[in-house]
Amino acid sequence: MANSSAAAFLDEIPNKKNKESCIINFPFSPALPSHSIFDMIPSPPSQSGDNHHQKASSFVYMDMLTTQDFTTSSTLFEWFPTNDPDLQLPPLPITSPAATSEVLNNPATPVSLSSSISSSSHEAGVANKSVAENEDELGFEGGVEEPDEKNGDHGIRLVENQNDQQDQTQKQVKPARKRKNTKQRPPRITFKTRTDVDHLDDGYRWRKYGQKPVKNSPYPRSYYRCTALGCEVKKRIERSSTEASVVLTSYEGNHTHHSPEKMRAANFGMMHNPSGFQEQIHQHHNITDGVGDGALGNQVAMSRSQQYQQFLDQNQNVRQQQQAVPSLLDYNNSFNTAPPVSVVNSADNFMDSSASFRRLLQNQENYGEHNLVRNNGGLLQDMVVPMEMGGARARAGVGEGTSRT
DNA sequence: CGCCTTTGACCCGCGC
DNA sequence: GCGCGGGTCAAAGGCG
Ligand SMILES: [Zn+2]
Repeated sequence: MANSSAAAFLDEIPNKKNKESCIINFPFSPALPSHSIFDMIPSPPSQSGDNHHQKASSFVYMDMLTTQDFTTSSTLFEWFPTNDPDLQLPPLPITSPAATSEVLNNPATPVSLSSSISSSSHEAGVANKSVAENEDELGFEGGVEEPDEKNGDHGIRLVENQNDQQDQTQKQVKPARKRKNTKQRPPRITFKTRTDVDHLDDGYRWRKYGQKPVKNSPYPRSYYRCTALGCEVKKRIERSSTEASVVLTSYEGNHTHHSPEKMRAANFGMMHNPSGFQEQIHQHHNITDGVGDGALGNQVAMSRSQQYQQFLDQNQNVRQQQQAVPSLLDYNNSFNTAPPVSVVNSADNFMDSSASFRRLLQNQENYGEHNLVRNNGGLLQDMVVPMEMGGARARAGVGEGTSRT
């Protein structure tokens, strides 16, 4: 998967819409220097308005076309945020808004990532629209990407938005269907995936609870909720209207349990792993091998120890960094100062990055707003404005079907 | 039979 | 205050 690319977009919540967002592009291409996704993450905002706190979104873009197999069955999303007890940090309340950041804006961002980073937050408003138009589909949350780069297959983009559309408050089921108003919503992470498959397998089971038509798109947006008891993670899936091959998947919340796949992996013998790695490894495995649906099975089949080992080797850098960097914010900061080094060229690298990224997500989720929050400022590359997801009230009749991702 | 999708109605924030 | 639009609820039905 040399060519795979990914972009991440984070959303965070709340308050109002600030419409500021940032996108960073990372070239994932082989040619480019490799960095882990994590690495690529934009620097964090130093803070932005407290006022607004909130909503940042991340967008991850992956080009799966090249590796279709991978996509389909694989769980790409290992990236997902999970709160597994084992692996993760204790769930934090996501309320705090917090940190803001300017980082993105910083010109300084080192990044050799290179890619381009542009920013624009200020103008967001205006920009938004234009962007939005361009990217209808993205309406997701504003993440947008440029076609060109995307095409490039390699390139990762990471975007952070501050605003979000509305908040969704997670609805807590209340007697009268009321939603919580305040919008404390966990950060939302969006993945952009190039694939023919609508619903990528991320290792978790989901139940569809709604579908709405997307404004300028022939494709509807589907809403899913994790079926695990007590787990309120939600995800939205929508196909890009402009690029049929692109699927936008956004996750909200942290899983409070292990994914079925992970569990499986665990069974296989990963036990000796230090806590926390199990999952990653598993993921790693998926990615690398992962082609095909059989991925799980295959993965399992593979020797864990070997993988584990690889994992360790590959990810040393990342891990260290991770440790060092508890929060995204921190991470970013560190990033600014010293760019981490990871390689993304090879599949392995990719893995690496994914692991990193994943961690990032975890952190983000765990710490929520703190981490990502605000970035308004900066943008590195493209700005993404928060778009509105379009949706009309009517429902499209398109069914998607698959439920279990 | 349990799990899941479908889908119209409803909730709710926001802009006008 | 009204309508829009995103997001969610929940009854009904489908499927393995
Ligand atoms: Zn879950």
